[in-house]
Amino acid sequence: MTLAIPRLKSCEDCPIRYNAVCSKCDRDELDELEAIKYYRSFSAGQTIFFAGDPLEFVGSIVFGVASLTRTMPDGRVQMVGLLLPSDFLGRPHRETIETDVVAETDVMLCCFRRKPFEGMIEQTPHVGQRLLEMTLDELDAAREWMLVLGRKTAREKIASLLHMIATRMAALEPGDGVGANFTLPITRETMANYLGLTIETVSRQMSALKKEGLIAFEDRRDITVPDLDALKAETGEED
Amino acid sequence: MTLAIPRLKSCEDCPIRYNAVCSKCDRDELDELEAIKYYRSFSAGQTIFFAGDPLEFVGSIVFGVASLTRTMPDGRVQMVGLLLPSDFLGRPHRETIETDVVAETDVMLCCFRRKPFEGMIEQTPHVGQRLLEMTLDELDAAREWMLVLGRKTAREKIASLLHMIATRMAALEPGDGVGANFTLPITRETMANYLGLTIETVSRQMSALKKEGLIAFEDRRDITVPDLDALKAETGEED
DNA sequence: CGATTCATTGATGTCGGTCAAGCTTAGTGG
DNA sequence: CCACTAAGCTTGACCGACATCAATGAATCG
Repeated sequence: MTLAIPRLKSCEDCPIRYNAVCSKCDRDELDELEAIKYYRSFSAGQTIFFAGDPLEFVGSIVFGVASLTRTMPDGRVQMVGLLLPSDFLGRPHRETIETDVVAETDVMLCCFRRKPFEGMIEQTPHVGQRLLEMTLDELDAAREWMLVLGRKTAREKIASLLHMIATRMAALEPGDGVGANFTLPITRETMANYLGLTIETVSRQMSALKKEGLIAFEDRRDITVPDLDALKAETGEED
Repeated sequence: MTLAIPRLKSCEDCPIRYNAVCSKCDRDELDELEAIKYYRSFSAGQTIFFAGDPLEFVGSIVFGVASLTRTMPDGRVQMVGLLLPSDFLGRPHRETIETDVVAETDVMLCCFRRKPFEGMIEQTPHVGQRLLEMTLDELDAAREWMLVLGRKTAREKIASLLHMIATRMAALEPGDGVGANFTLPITRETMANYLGLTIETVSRQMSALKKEGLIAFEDRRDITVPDLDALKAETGEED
Protein backbone atom coordinates (compact mmCIF):
# COMPACT_ATOMS: atom_id res chain seq x y z
CA MET A 1 0.00 0.00 0.00
CA THR A 2 1.24 3.43 -0.87
CA LEU A 3 0.52 6.40 1.26
CA ALA A 4 -0.13 9.88 0.02
CA ILE A 5 1.98 12.11 2.21
CA PRO A 6 0.62 15.61 2.06
CA ARG A 7 3.44 18.02 1.50
CA LEU A 8 3.41 20.22 4.54
CA LYS A 9 5.42 23.23 3.50
CA SER A 10 5.89 24.46 7.02
CA CYS A 11 4.57 24.02 10.53
CA GLU A 12 2.10 26.85 9.93
CA ASP A 13 0.19 24.58 7.52
CA CYS A 14 0.18 21.67 9.93
CA PRO A 15 -3.24 20.38 10.99
CA ILE A 16 -2.08 19.86 14.56
CA ARG A 17 -0.15 23.10 14.86
CA TYR A 18 -2.29 24.35 17.73
CA ASN A 19 -2.81 21.12 19.64
CA ALA A 20 0.43 19.19 19.58
CA VAL A 21 3.55 19.45 21.68
CA CYS A 22 4.55 22.48 19.63
CA SER A 23 1.34 24.40 20.23
CA LYS A 24 2.77 26.92 22.68
CA CYS A 25 5.88 27.60 20.67
CA ASP A 26 6.52 31.04 19.27
CA ARG A 27 8.09 31.70 15.87
CA ASP A 28 11.68 31.23 17.04
CA GLU A 29 11.02 28.07 18.94
CA LEU A 30 9.15 26.67 15.98
CA ASP A 31 12.16 27.32 13.78
CA GLU A 32 14.30 25.31 16.13
CA LEU A 33 11.82 22.43 16.10
CA GLU A 34 11.46 22.66 12.36
CA ALA A 35 15.19 22.17 11.99
CA ILE A 36 15.13 18.77 13.67
CA LYS A 37 11.79 17.43 12.49
CA TYR A 38 11.04 14.92 9.76
CA TYR A 39 7.93 13.06 8.64
CA ARG A 40 7.38 9.34 8.58
CA SER A 41 4.39 7.37 7.41
CA PHE A 42 3.17 3.94 8.39
CA SER A 43 0.40 1.96 6.82
CA ALA A 44 -2.37 0.34 8.80
CA GLY A 45 -1.15 -2.70 10.70
CA GLN A 46 2.51 -1.75 10.71
CA THR A 47 4.38 -1.80 13.98
CA ILE A 48 6.03 1.53 14.70
CA PHE A 49 7.98 0.29 17.73
CA PHE A 50 8.36 -3.11 19.34
CA ALA A 51 8.47 -3.27 23.14
CA GLY A 52 12.11 -3.17 24.15
CA ASP A 53 13.27 -1.29 21.05
CA PRO A 54 15.71 1.57 21.51
CA LEU A 55 13.67 4.73 21.41
CA GLU A 56 15.32 6.65 18.63
CA PHE A 57 12.65 9.24 18.00
CA VAL A 58 9.64 10.81 19.61
CA GLY A 59 6.95 12.79 17.84
CA SER A 60 3.37 13.70 17.19
CA ILE A 61 0.57 11.90 15.39
CA VAL A 62 -0.29 14.20 12.46
CA PHE A 63 -3.10 11.99 11.22
CA GLY A 64 -4.27 8.44 11.85
CA VAL A 65 -4.59 6.32 14.97
CA ALA A 66 -1.93 4.31 16.79
CA SER A 67 -2.19 2.01 19.79
CA LEU A 68 0.10 1.18 22.67
CA THR A 69 -0.09 -2.41 23.87
CA ARG A 70 1.58 -4.61 26.44
CA THR A 71 1.84 -8.34 25.95
CA MET A 72 2.30 -10.97 28.65
CA PRO A 73 4.69 -13.90 28.11
CA ASP A 74 1.74 -16.25 27.55
CA GLY A 75 0.26 -13.99 24.89
CA ARG A 76 -2.41 -12.08 26.77
CA VAL A 77 -2.56 -8.54 25.38
CA GLN A 78 -3.71 -5.31 26.95
CA MET A 79 -3.94 -2.04 25.13
CA VAL A 80 -2.74 0.78 27.36
CA GLY A 81 -3.16 3.80 25.15
CA LEU A 82 -4.82 5.04 22.00
CA LEU A 83 -3.08 7.87 20.18
CA LEU A 84 -5.14 10.21 18.01
CA PRO A 85 -3.95 13.16 15.94
CA SER A 86 -1.88 15.64 17.97
CA ASP A 87 -1.08 13.05 20.64
CA PHE A 88 2.55 12.62 21.55
CA LEU A 89 4.41 9.41 20.98
CA GLY A 90 7.46 8.39 22.96
CA ARG A 91 9.10 9.04 26.30
CA PRO A 92 11.88 11.58 26.67
CA HIS A 93 14.72 10.44 28.94
CA ARG A 94 14.17 6.77 28.38
CA GLU A 95 16.43 4.60 26.27
CA THR A 96 13.88 1.98 25.29
CA ILE A 97 10.14 1.84 24.86
CA GLU A 98 8.23 -0.71 26.91
CA THR A 99 5.07 -1.08 24.85
CA ASP A 100 4.38 -2.10 21.29
CA VAL A 101 3.21 0.81 19.17
CA VAL A 102 1.04 -0.18 16.20
CA ALA A 103 -0.51 1.89 13.44
CA GLU A 104 -4.21 1.01 13.58
CA THR A 105 -4.90 3.08 10.47
CA ASP A 106 -2.52 4.75 8.06
CA VAL A 107 -0.51 7.11 10.21
CA MET A 108 1.74 10.07 9.61
CA LEU A 109 4.16 11.10 12.31
CA CYS A 110 6.05 14.31 12.83
CA CYS A 111 9.25 12.94 14.34
CA PHE A 112 12.12 14.41 16.31
CA ARG A 113 15.24 12.46 17.12
CA ARG A 114 15.04 11.85 20.82
CA LYS A 115 18.34 13.32 21.97
CA PRO A 116 18.01 16.73 20.32
CA PHE A 117 14.40 16.86 21.45
CA GLU A 118 15.46 16.24 25.03
CA GLY A 119 17.77 19.18 24.66
CA MET A 120 14.89 21.32 23.53
CA ILE A 121 12.84 20.34 26.58
CA GLU A 122 15.60 21.78 28.73
CA GLN A 123 16.09 24.90 26.68
CA THR A 124 12.81 25.97 25.10
CA PRO A 125 10.38 26.27 27.99
CA HIS A 126 7.22 26.09 25.90
CA VAL A 127 7.99 22.62 24.66
CA GLY A 128 8.48 21.21 28.14
CA GLN A 129 5.46 23.03 29.50
CA ARG A 130 3.17 21.77 26.78
CA LEU A 131 4.53 18.25 27.12
CA LEU A 132 3.84 18.42 30.84
CA GLU A 133 0.25 19.47 30.21
CA MET A 134 -0.25 16.71 27.67
CA THR A 135 1.31 14.11 29.95
CA LEU A 136 -0.91 15.17 32.84
CA ASP A 137 -3.94 14.84 30.56
CA GLU A 138 -2.85 11.39 29.49
CA LEU A 139 -2.37 10.40 33.10
CA ASP A 140 -5.92 11.51 33.85
CA ALA A 141 -7.16 9.49 30.89
CA ALA A 142 -5.20 6.44 32.01
CA ARG A 143 -6.75 6.69 35.48
CA GLU A 144 -10.20 7.04 33.98
CA TRP A 145 -9.46 3.89 32.05
CA MET A 146 -8.40 2.05 35.21
CA LEU A 147 -11.96 2.54 36.46
CA VAL A 148 -13.30 1.10 33.22
CA LEU A 149 -11.02 -1.93 33.40
CA GLY A 150 -11.37 -2.59 37.10
CA ARG A 151 -15.02 -2.04 37.81
CA LYS A 152 -17.25 -1.88 34.75
CA THR A 153 -19.33 -4.63 33.20
CA ALA A 154 -18.75 -5.72 29.61
CA ARG A 155 -21.72 -3.63 28.47
CA GLU A 156 -20.50 -0.55 30.31
CA LYS A 157 -17.01 -1.03 28.90
CA ILE A 158 -18.28 -1.09 25.32
CA ALA A 159 -20.49 1.93 25.91
CA SER A 160 -17.54 3.78 27.49
CA LEU A 161 -15.23 3.05 24.58
CA LEU A 162 -17.77 4.03 21.95
CA HIS A 163 -18.65 7.19 23.84
CA MET A 164 -15.00 8.12 24.26
CA ILE A 165 -14.19 7.61 20.59
CA ALA A 166 -17.33 9.42 19.47
CA THR A 167 -16.49 12.34 21.72
CA ARG A 168 -12.85 12.57 20.71
CA MET A 169 -13.69 12.21 17.03
CA ALA A 170 -16.41 14.81 17.36
CA ALA A 171 -13.88 17.20 18.86
CA LEU A 172 -11.81 16.83 15.70
CA GLU A 173 -14.77 17.40 13.35
CA PRO A 174 -17.91 18.55 15.15
CA GLY A 175 -21.41 17.33 14.31
CA ASP A 176 -24.82 18.41 15.58
CA GLY A 177 -24.00 17.82 19.25
CA VAL A 178 -26.72 15.23 19.84
CA GLY A 179 -25.72 12.21 17.82
CA ALA A 180 -22.48 11.20 16.16
CA ASN A 181 -21.18 9.29 13.17
CA PHE A 182 -17.71 7.89 13.03
CA THR A 183 -15.59 5.17 11.56
CA LEU A 184 -14.22 2.87 14.22
CA PRO A 185 -10.47 3.07 13.77
CA ILE A 186 -9.97 -0.34 15.37
CA THR A 187 -11.02 -3.96 14.91
CA ARG A 188 -13.10 -5.97 17.37
CA GLU A 189 -9.91 -7.62 18.53
CA THR A 190 -8.32 -4.26 19.30
CA MET A 191 -11.46 -3.19 21.12
CA ALA A 192 -11.27 -6.40 23.16
CA ASN A 193 -7.64 -5.74 23.96
CA TYR A 194 -8.45 -2.23 25.06
CA LEU A 195 -11.33 -3.31 27.27
CA GLY A 196 -9.88 -6.44 28.82
CA LEU A 197 -12.50 -8.63 27.14
CA THR A 198 -12.60 -11.35 24.49
CA ILE A 199 -13.66 -10.56 20.96
CA GLU A 200 -16.76 -12.75 21.38
CA THR A 201 -17.95 -10.66 24.31
CA VAL A 202 -17.28 -7.47 22.37
CA SER A 203 -19.30 -8.81 19.47
CA ARG A 204 -22.21 -9.88 21.66
CA GLN A 205 -22.40 -6.54 23.44
CA MET A 206 -22.18 -4.63 20.17
CA SER A 207 -25.08 -6.72 18.88
CA ALA A 208 -27.06 -6.06 22.05
CA LEU A 209 -26.52 -2.29 21.86
CA LYS A 210 -27.48 -2.40 18.20
CA LYS A 211 -30.66 -4.37 18.87
CA GLU A 212 -31.62 -1.83 21.51
CA GLY A 213 -31.10 1.05 19.11
CA LEU A 214 -28.33 2.69 21.11
CA ILE A 215 -25.99 2.35 18.17
CA ALA A 216 -26.45 1.45 14.51
CA PHE A 217 -24.08 -0.03 11.95
CA GLU A 218 -24.19 -1.99 8.74
CA ASP A 219 -20.60 -2.75 7.89
CA ARG A 220 -19.20 -3.09 11.45
CA ARG A 221 -16.94 -0.10 11.14
CA ASP A 222 -19.16 2.89 10.39
CA ILE A 223 -20.96 3.52 13.62
CA THR A 224 -23.91 5.82 14.17
CA VAL A 225 -24.81 6.94 17.65
CA PRO A 226 -28.26 8.54 17.44
CA ASP A 227 -28.13 9.88 20.99
CA LEU A 228 -24.82 10.39 22.76
CA ASP A 229 -26.52 11.01 26.12
CA ALA A 230 -28.42 7.73 25.88
CA LEU A 231 -25.12 5.97 25.22
CA LYS A 232 -23.49 7.81 28.11
CA ALA A 233 -26.22 6.51 30.39
CA GLU A 234 -25.00 2.99 29.63
CA THR A 235 -21.45 3.71 30.76
CA GLY A 236 -22.43 3.52 34.43
CA GLU A 237 -21.08 7.00 35.10
CA GLU A 238 -24.36 8.86 35.08
CA ASP A 239 -26.31 9.56 38.28
CA MET B 1 -5.14 11.00 67.36
CA THR B 2 -2.24 13.39 67.57
CA LEU B 3 0.57 13.36 65.12
CA ALA B 4 4.17 14.02 65.89
CA ILE B 5 5.28 16.43 63.20
CA PRO B 6 9.01 16.32 62.94
CA ARG B 7 10.37 19.80 62.84
CA LEU B 8 12.11 20.05 59.53
CA LYS B 9 14.33 23.06 59.91
CA SER B 10 14.96 23.37 56.21
CA CYS B 11 14.65 21.49 52.97
CA GLU B 12 18.18 20.20 53.41
CA ASP B 13 16.97 18.02 56.29
CA CYS B 14 14.00 16.72 54.34
CA PRO B 15 13.86 12.95 53.83
CA ILE B 16 12.62 13.36 50.28
CA ARG B 17 14.96 16.18 49.30
CA TYR B 18 16.55 14.18 46.51
CA ASN B 19 13.51 12.36 45.16
CA ALA B 20 10.61 14.77 45.18
CA VAL B 21 9.58 17.47 42.75
CA CYS B 22 12.29 19.70 44.25
CA SER B 23 15.09 17.23 43.69
CA LYS B 24 16.72 19.02 40.78
CA CYS B 25 16.51 22.45 42.35
CA ASP B 26 19.63 24.34 43.16
CA ARG B 27 20.08 26.50 46.24
CA ASP B 28 18.31 29.57 44.80
CA GLU B 29 15.36 27.63 43.45
CA LEU B 30 15.02 25.85 46.76
CA ASP B 31 14.84 29.19 48.53
CA GLU B 32 11.97 30.20 46.30
CA LEU B 33 10.13 26.97 46.98
CA GLU B 34 10.85 27.22 50.68
CA ALA B 35 9.16 30.61 50.72
CA ILE B 36 5.82 29.21 49.58
CA LYS B 37 5.82 25.82 51.26
CA TYR B 38 4.03 24.71 54.40
CA TYR B 39 3.45 21.38 56.09
CA ARG B 40 0.15 19.66 56.75
CA SER B 41 -0.55 16.39 58.49
CA PHE B 42 -3.44 14.00 58.13
CA SER B 43 -4.19 11.00 60.26
CA ALA B 44 -4.97 7.57 58.83
CA GLY B 45 -8.41 7.46 57.28
CA GLN B 46 -8.77 11.21 56.76
CA THR B 47 -9.78 12.46 53.35
CA ILE B 48 -7.31 14.98 51.99
CA PHE B 49 -9.45 15.96 48.98
CA PHE B 50 -12.92 14.97 47.85
CA ALA B 51 -13.51 14.49 44.13
CA GLY B 52 -14.75 17.79 42.75
CA ASP B 53 -13.07 19.93 45.42
CA PRO B 54 -11.27 23.03 44.27
CA LEU B 55 -7.60 22.18 44.13
CA GLU B 56 -6.07 24.76 46.43
CA PHE B 57 -2.70 23.19 46.95
CA VAL B 58 -0.38 20.65 45.45
CA GLY B 59 2.56 19.05 47.16
CA SER B 60 4.73 16.08 48.04
CA ILE B 61 4.18 13.15 50.36
CA VAL B 62 6.91 13.50 52.99
CA PHE B 63 5.93 10.34 54.82
CA GLY B 64 2.95 8.02 54.83
CA VAL B 65 0.76 6.59 52.11
CA ALA B 66 -2.21 8.15 50.34
CA SER B 67 -4.57 6.73 47.76
CA LEU B 68 -6.43 8.19 44.80
CA THR B 69 -9.84 6.67 44.16
CA ARG B 70 -12.75 7.14 41.78
CA THR B 71 -16.27 6.21 42.77
CA MET B 72 -19.16 5.38 40.45
CA PRO B 73 -22.66 6.71 41.16
CA ASP B 74 -23.79 3.28 42.36
CA GLY B 75 -20.89 3.02 44.81
CA ARG B 76 -18.39 0.90 42.94
CA VAL B 77 -14.89 2.12 43.82
CA GLN B 78 -11.63 1.87 41.92
CA MET B 79 -8.30 3.00 43.25
CA VAL B 80 -6.31 4.72 40.53
CA GLY B 81 -3.12 5.65 42.31
CA LEU B 82 -1.07 4.94 45.40
CA LEU B 83 1.17 7.75 46.60
CA LEU B 84 4.27 6.89 48.59
CA PRO B 85 6.85 9.26 50.09
CA SER B 86 8.25 11.71 47.52
CA ASP B 87 5.27 11.22 45.18
CA PHE B 88 3.55 14.34 43.97
CA LEU B 89 -0.05 15.13 44.84
CA GLY B 90 -2.24 17.36 42.71
CA ARG B 91 -2.54 18.62 39.17
CA PRO B 92 -1.12 21.98 38.15
CA HIS B 93 -3.38 23.95 35.79
CA ARG B 94 -6.59 22.32 36.91
CA GLU B 95 -9.16 24.02 39.08
CA THR B 96 -10.64 20.93 40.70
CA ILE B 97 -9.47 17.45 41.54
CA GLU B 98 -11.42 14.54 40.07
CA THR B 99 -10.47 11.77 42.48
CA ASP B 100 -10.82 11.32 46.20
CA VAL B 101 -7.49 11.46 47.98
CA VAL B 102 -7.37 9.54 51.25
CA ALA B 103 -4.62 9.17 53.83
CA GLU B 104 -4.17 5.41 54.20
CA THR B 105 -1.69 5.89 57.02
CA ASP B 106 -0.71 8.99 58.91
CA VAL B 107 0.59 11.31 56.26
CA MET B 108 2.66 14.47 56.19
CA LEU B 109 2.54 16.67 53.14
CA CYS B 110 4.83 19.41 51.98
CA CYS B 111 2.30 21.75 50.37
CA PHE B 112 2.50 24.61 47.91
CA ARG B 113 -0.47 26.77 47.09
CA ARG B 114 -1.34 25.85 43.55
CA LYS B 115 -1.22 29.25 41.87
CA PRO B 116 2.25 30.29 43.05
CA PHE B 117 3.48 26.78 42.28
CA GLU B 118 2.18 27.07 38.73
CA GLY B 119 4.17 30.26 38.45
CA MET B 120 7.27 28.42 39.54
CA ILE B 121 6.76 25.75 36.90
CA GLU B 122 6.94 28.49 34.29
CA GLN B 123 9.90 30.26 35.80
CA THR B 124 12.17 27.76 37.51
CA PRO B 125 12.99 25.18 34.88
CA HIS B 126 14.12 22.46 37.25
CA VAL B 127 10.72 22.23 38.92
CA GLY B 128 8.87 21.73 35.66
CA GLN B 129 11.47 19.32 34.35
CA ARG B 130 11.36 17.16 37.44
CA LEU B 131 7.58 17.23 37.48
CA LEU B 132 7.56 16.10 33.86
CA GLU B 133 9.85 13.18 34.71
CA MET B 134 7.68 12.19 37.65
CA THR B 135 4.48 12.48 35.63
CA LEU B 136 5.93 10.34 32.85
CA ASP B 137 6.91 7.73 35.44
CA GLU B 138 3.41 7.79 36.88
CA LEU B 139 1.96 7.38 33.43
CA ASP B 140 4.15 4.33 32.90
CA ALA B 141 2.98 2.95 36.24
CA ALA B 142 -0.67 3.62 35.37
CA ARG B 143 -0.25 1.75 32.09
CA GLU B 144 1.43 -1.13 33.85
CA TRP B 145 -1.58 -1.20 36.13
CA MET B 146 -3.98 -1.27 33.21
CA LEU B 147 -2.43 -4.62 32.25
CA VAL B 148 -2.99 -5.87 35.80
CA LEU B 149 -6.62 -4.76 35.82
CA GLY B 150 -7.49 -5.85 32.33
CA ARG B 151 -5.80 -9.18 31.91
CA LYS B 152 -4.55 -10.73 35.12
CA THR B 153 -6.23 -13.36 37.27
CA ALA B 154 -7.06 -12.65 40.90
CA ARG B 155 -3.99 -14.56 42.03
CA GLU B 156 -1.73 -12.68 39.64
CA LYS B 157 -3.24 -9.38 40.74
CA ILE B 158 -2.49 -10.07 44.41
CA ALA B 159 1.03 -11.21 43.61
CA SER B 160 1.56 -8.09 41.48
CA LEU B 161 0.39 -5.76 44.23
CA LEU B 162 2.48 -7.43 46.93
CA HIS B 163 5.52 -7.48 44.68
CA MET B 164 5.08 -3.82 43.78
CA ILE B 165 4.71 -2.72 47.38
CA ALA B 166 7.59 -4.90 48.53
CA THR B 167 9.80 -3.49 45.80
CA ARG B 168 8.89 0.13 46.40
CA MET B 169 9.21 -0.23 50.14
CA ALA B 170 12.55 -1.98 49.73
CA ALA B 171 13.75 0.94 47.64
CA LEU B 172 13.03 3.21 50.59
CA GLU B 173 14.81 0.98 53.12
CA PRO B 174 16.76 -1.82 51.50
CA GLY B 175 16.92 -5.37 52.86
CA ASP B 176 18.99 -8.38 51.78
CA GLY B 177 17.77 -8.32 48.20
CA VAL B 178 16.22 -11.80 48.27
CA GLY B 179 13.27 -11.56 50.57
CA ALA B 180 11.38 -8.64 52.03
CA ASN B 181 9.47 -7.63 55.13
CA PHE B 182 6.97 -4.84 55.12
CA THR B 183 3.86 -3.56 56.76
CA LEU B 184 0.95 -3.42 54.33
CA PRO B 185 -0.10 0.20 54.39
CA ILE B 186 -3.62 -0.65 53.27
CA THR B 187 -6.60 -2.75 54.36
CA ARG B 188 -8.02 -5.71 52.45
CA GLU B 189 -10.76 -3.44 51.23
CA THR B 190 -8.27 -0.97 49.81
CA MET B 191 -6.36 -3.82 48.18
CA ALA B 192 -9.63 -4.98 46.62
CA ASN B 193 -10.36 -1.49 45.35
CA TYR B 194 -6.92 -1.25 43.83
CA LEU B 195 -7.16 -4.62 42.12
CA GLY B 196 -10.75 -4.51 40.90
CA LEU B 197 -11.68 -7.43 43.15
CA THR B 198 -13.91 -8.02 46.16
CA ILE B 199 -12.48 -8.28 49.65
CA GLU B 200 -13.50 -11.94 49.82
CA THR B 201 -11.43 -12.78 46.77
CA VAL B 202 -8.47 -10.83 48.16
CA SER B 203 -8.74 -12.75 51.39
CA ARG B 204 -8.95 -16.11 49.66
CA GLN B 205 -5.96 -15.42 47.46
CA MET B 206 -3.91 -14.13 50.38
CA SER B 207 -4.73 -17.34 52.24
CA ALA B 208 -3.76 -19.42 49.22
CA LEU B 209 -0.41 -17.66 48.79
CA LYS B 210 0.21 -18.08 52.51
CA LYS B 211 -0.61 -21.79 52.45
CA GLU B 212 1.83 -22.23 49.59
CA GLY B 213 4.59 -20.44 51.48
CA LEU B 214 4.95 -17.61 48.98
CA ILE B 215 4.13 -15.12 51.69
CA ALA B 216 3.82 -15.33 55.47
CA PHE B 217 1.88 -13.23 57.95
CA GLU B 218 0.46 -13.53 61.42
CA ASP B 219 -1.41 -10.30 62.03
CA ARG B 220 -2.64 -9.58 58.45
CA ARG B 221 -0.56 -6.48 58.08
CA ASP B 222 3.07 -7.46 58.59
CA ILE B 223 3.96 -9.39 55.50
CA THR B 224 7.06 -11.47 54.93
CA VAL B 225 8.06 -12.43 51.42
CA PRO B 226 10.74 -15.10 51.73
CA ASP B 227 11.60 -15.01 48.02
CA LEU B 228 10.75 -12.03 45.87
CA ASP B 229 11.57 -13.89 42.66
CA ALA B 230 9.18 -16.69 43.56
CA LEU B 231 6.47 -14.10 44.14
CA LYS B 232 7.33 -12.40 40.86
CA ALA B 233 6.82 -15.70 39.09
CA GLU B 234 3.20 -15.63 40.24
CA THR B 235 2.52 -12.24 38.66
CA GLY B 236 2.31 -13.74 35.18
CA GLU B 237 5.01 -11.44 33.88
CA GLU B 238 7.90 -13.86 33.94
CA ASP B 239 8.90 -15.91 30.90
C1' DC C 1 -13.31 -18.56 -6.99
C1' DG C 2 -10.73 -20.42 -3.11
C1' DA C 3 -8.17 -18.44 0.72
C1' DT C 4 -7.84 -15.48 4.47
C1' DT C 5 -9.24 -12.34 7.82
C1' DC C 6 -12.73 -10.54 10.68
C1' DA C 7 -17.16 -10.89 12.89
C1' DT C 8 -21.27 -13.21 14.70
C1' DT C 9 -23.75 -16.61 17.30
C1' DG C 10 -24.50 -20.74 20.16
C1' DA C 11 -23.26 -24.28 23.81
C1' DT C 12 -20.77 -25.07 27.79
C1' DG C 13 -17.49 -24.15 31.60
C1' DT C 14 -15.23 -21.52 35.23
C1' DC C 15 -13.38 -17.73 37.89
C1' DG C 16 -14.61 -14.51 40.79
C1' DG C 17 -18.85 -12.26 42.80
C1' DT C 18 -22.68 -12.53 46.14
C1' DC C 19 -24.70 -13.92 50.27
C1' DA C 20 -24.06 -15.48 54.78
C1' DA C 21 -21.90 -17.01 59.05
C1' DG C 22 -18.29 -16.84 62.24
C1' DC C 23 -13.69 -15.31 63.84
C1' DT C 24 -10.00 -11.87 65.52
C1' DT C 25 -8.52 -7.69 67.20
C1' DA C 26 -8.87 -3.25 69.19
C1' DG C 27 -11.32 -0.01 71.69
C1' DT C 28 -14.74 1.43 75.38
C1' DG C 29 -16.86 1.56 79.59
C1' DG C 30 -18.58 -0.64 83.88
C1' DC D 1 -10.24 -6.97 84.74
C1' DC D 2 -13.77 -8.47 81.79
C1' DA D 3 -18.12 -7.72 79.00
C1' DC D 4 -19.64 -5.51 75.01
C1' DT D 5 -19.21 -3.56 70.52
C1' DA D 6 -17.58 -2.60 66.08
C1' DA D 7 -14.44 -3.00 62.39
C1' DG D 8 -11.82 -5.87 59.69
C1' DC D 9 -10.88 -10.46 58.05
C1' DT D 10 -11.69 -15.36 56.83
C1' DT D 11 -14.21 -19.20 55.06
C1' DG D 12 -18.02 -21.76 52.87
C1' DA D 13 -22.01 -22.44 49.62
C1' DC D 14 -23.95 -20.97 45.59
C1' DC D 15 -24.53 -18.30 41.33
C1' DG D 16 -23.84 -15.56 37.23
C1' DA D 17 -21.07 -12.85 33.91
C1' DC D 18 -17.76 -13.56 30.92
C1' DA D 19 -14.39 -16.95 28.83
C1' DT D 20 -13.72 -20.88 26.05
C1' DC D 21 -14.66 -23.88 22.39
C1' DA D 22 -16.80 -24.43 18.08
C1' DA D 23 -19.35 -23.61 13.89
C1' DT D 24 -20.86 -20.43 10.48
C1' DG D 25 -21.24 -16.06 7.92
C1' DA D 26 -19.50 -11.84 5.58
C1' DA D 27 -15.95 -9.11 3.40
C1' DT D 28 -11.52 -8.62 1.04
C1' DC D 29 -7.92 -10.04 -2.02
C1' DG D 30 -4.95 -12.43 -5.14
